[in-house]
Amino acid sequence: MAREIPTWNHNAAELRKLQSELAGEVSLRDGFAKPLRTIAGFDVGFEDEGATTCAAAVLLDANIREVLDQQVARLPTAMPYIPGLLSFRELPALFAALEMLKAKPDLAFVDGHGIAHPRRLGIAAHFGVATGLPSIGVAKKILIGEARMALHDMRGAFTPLRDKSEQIGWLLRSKVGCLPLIVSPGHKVAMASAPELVMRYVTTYRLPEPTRLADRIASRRDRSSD
DNA sequence: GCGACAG
DNA sequence: ATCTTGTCGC
Repeated sequence: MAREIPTWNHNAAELRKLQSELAGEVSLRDGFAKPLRTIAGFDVGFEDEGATTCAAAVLLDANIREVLDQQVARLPTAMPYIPGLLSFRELPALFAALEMLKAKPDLAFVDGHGIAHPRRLGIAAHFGVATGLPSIGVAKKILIGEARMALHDMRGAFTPLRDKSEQIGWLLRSKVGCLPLIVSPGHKVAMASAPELVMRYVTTYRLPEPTRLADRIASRRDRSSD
């Protein structure tokens, strides 16, 4: 299933080249079950001063948002964080968590960018191409690109994130008074579908439930209410 | 050359 | 990402 991820060989140039090749396999057309039955959120955290990579996967009923399963995978960290090469550092653990789930989701929300990336292959896009699963990137900060139009401070408002003249994602105001989320298609999801799909899972927090829950357990912040 | 830079 | 107290605003 999950295609092989190169190990850190200290050759960033090779990894960038691989990203460009894989970016050619990304589909920007909706290719998920409609209506959605299940959805899952993925995020990564670190322990032991960074020596251990902790990936969390939370599977939810796409309609009632009830948690159906949640898993955590811990692997020794094998690569440093390098802007633009995040997927090579976090994908191995994410794949392990995905395999642990009792069922594969119809759609995956991954913490990080989809195609809003220098070579159009952020971690969410890489995750989608490698697993074949439809995916969307939900990031908290811009890696590349800029918003040219103002974003209304209204829940659900969104405006294009562009690089040059190409649209690579959206700035989405998931919550009033909060910085916007950076949403971009990962794989098998159309640019125009991304904002609504993410808002469908936003409740009273800035992050949509799938990602918010995965973030909580991946970062050990689930002790108090779990 | 200089600044920017997901998590 | 992670380390952390107080503080601002609804």
